[in-house]
Amino acid sequence: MVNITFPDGTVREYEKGVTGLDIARGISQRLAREALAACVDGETWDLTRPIENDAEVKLLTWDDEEGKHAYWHSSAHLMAEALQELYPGIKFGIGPAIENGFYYDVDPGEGVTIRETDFPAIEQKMLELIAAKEEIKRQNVTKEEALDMFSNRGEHYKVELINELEEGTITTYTQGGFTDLCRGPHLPNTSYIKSVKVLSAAGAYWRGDEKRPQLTRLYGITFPKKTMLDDYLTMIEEAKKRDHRKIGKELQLFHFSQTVGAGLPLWLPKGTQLRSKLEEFLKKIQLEFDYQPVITPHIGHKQLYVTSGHYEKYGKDSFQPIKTPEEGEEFLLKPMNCPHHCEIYKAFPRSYKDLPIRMAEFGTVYRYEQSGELHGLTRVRGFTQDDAHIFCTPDQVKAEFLKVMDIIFIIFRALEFEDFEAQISLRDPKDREKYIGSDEDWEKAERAIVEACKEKGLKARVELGEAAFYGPKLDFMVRDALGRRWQLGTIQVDYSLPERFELEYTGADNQKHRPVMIHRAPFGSMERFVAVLIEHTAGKFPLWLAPTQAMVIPVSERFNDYAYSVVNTLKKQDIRAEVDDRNEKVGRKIRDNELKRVPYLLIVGEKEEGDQAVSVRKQGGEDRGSMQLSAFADEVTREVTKMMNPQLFR
RNA sequence: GCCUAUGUAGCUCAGUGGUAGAGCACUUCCUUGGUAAGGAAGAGGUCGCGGGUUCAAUUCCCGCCAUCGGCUCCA
Repeated sequence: MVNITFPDGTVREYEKGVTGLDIARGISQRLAREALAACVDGETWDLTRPIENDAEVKLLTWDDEEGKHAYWHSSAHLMAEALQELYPGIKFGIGPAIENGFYYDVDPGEGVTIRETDFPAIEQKMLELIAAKEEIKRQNVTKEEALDMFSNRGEHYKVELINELEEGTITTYTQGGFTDLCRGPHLPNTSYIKSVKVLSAAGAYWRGDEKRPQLTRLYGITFPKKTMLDDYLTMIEEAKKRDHRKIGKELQLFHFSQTVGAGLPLWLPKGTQLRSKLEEFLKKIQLEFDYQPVITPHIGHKQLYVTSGHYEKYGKDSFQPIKTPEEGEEFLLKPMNCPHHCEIYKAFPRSYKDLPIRMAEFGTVYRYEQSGELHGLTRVRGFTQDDAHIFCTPDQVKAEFLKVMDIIFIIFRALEFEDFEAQISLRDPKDREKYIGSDEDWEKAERAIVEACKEKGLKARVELGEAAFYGPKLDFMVRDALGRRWQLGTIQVDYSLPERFELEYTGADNQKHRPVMIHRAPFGSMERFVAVLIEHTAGKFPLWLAPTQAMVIPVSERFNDYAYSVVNTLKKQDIRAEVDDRNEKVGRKIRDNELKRVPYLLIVGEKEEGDQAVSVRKQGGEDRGSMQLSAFADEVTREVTKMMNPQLFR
């Protein structure tokens, strides 16, 4: 007999060799139906794997990440089995579950391509295999057996994987005529899967290595209910409507021109309006936090980047140097602002009493991103960082870090970014060689970051080995409409540049010391930030940011002149208003549509014969009825001033 | 840079080996005091760019550019 402990603490006795499925059946029919996998002593197991010892068991369903994971992992196998039948001789790479669904990397063989038009056939085959209710069987194998099995089938990708595994840990899973090297866990049989969709095909390098062969990666998703698939597909469609590229075009915020060049955004008047408001907002906050604005040129002498080390590291893969006609000098478009700021630091002898020095610049930088990597405003070749560099003593790192976090939180709160993720990137403890700076300084900085996050109550994921070679960092990520994660704000500690530029300050001991540099950008870049902001708000910008704060609609042509005079009056009070003079063509519905993008609608008409009146509608559906223009202007001014006063966010 | 797909009017898209179409938007006029009104007329495109095949290419082939979805990358 074995004792099984459940999540609620109760313990029950079962026959030795009992399975998760048996346990579920003993509890309720519904659970037996919904259970997908079992968590046994913290490990996720197949529902059909016998439990031989006392254990803590939790049954996992669709609502558990691990349950869903097993479900999609089995779905990946199911797709592979279908592919094996449809494309004889196909070779398999890896096929994991991912956040939304799963993929399988396959090599269909020379000259064979799997295209989108082939998806229905694959889905059809998967459904057939589901109907066959194939049992999914786990088997322990020795390394030799595994190598034998897969090399006989010419599965050289799998053989490569097996060679890296340790003896005694190798398992395979078989369903129907398909056997895969796999750690599991899996569903008991294929009939658990109800609806399937092959989503997309893409090239993917074997093991993520550019130099290795490229496989075909097929993405798919499955659900236990047909309606869930429909909902998922609808959700994707809805998300596409929030795409910043679409809304940016509709609202005329920015534009890309083939002639100007890929990845080089042109900010249109309204987009500039929006971006300027954000910059203004941050500038005010930074003044509060004792930052000193500086301005530096867009190019720098090649030597500057040789000194900083960037030329050596990125010179070849970047925009090439600009040569002067006479002196044979070479200049580079600046890929970052730090070297320029280091030179400002070096312009004078610095004392410990001067530190910390906080230098801020909205600095436009240029980076030659690979053509395939460009993406709307989120990944471009010319962009403006809301950059600043803090030069401080090692002891000041933590305090400065906390202050930067304050700034980031003020911004995120002001814009209602609640679902951001934070990541602390530290050194790889096993490989200290590749990092520069003393152990002591690294430890101090890493500790400072971790403590700072703790003090602020920030739940940050810690990633070892993700630090830059020059220092640890804290990044903030926000997701776009389709759930793709983009890094926005960043705070990075840097030991390298002070070293390379030989930055110094005189300490209280009258000795020269090396300052620590903190790079930080709360927005990350104006381009990416605006992109994410658009997707978060679906183009419904808050009043203080909106490129058009009020839309003035005359109810009929007779009021057109009045409408324009209203706009002029508002302009004098710094309120951005526009007239939509489509008049009677404009019904209530179109007004509601306007309200999706403009915070206020002013409907201009008359209450009674000869009596002009403005009625105000606010985003969110609230109807203010008739309102004096001056009262409306006061309300807007009050709201905008409030948001532009960062002290309120302290 | 690599793999897949796409590029036709301002927008969304259809279509064809014989130099092009719809809806919305736009212009003018008529009807109509509104809940995305109807009618009439009109303007707008060397079908992404360059080459090739062909009597003839927007259509077929090749190259390039740009864009979508991924991979790699991301100072």
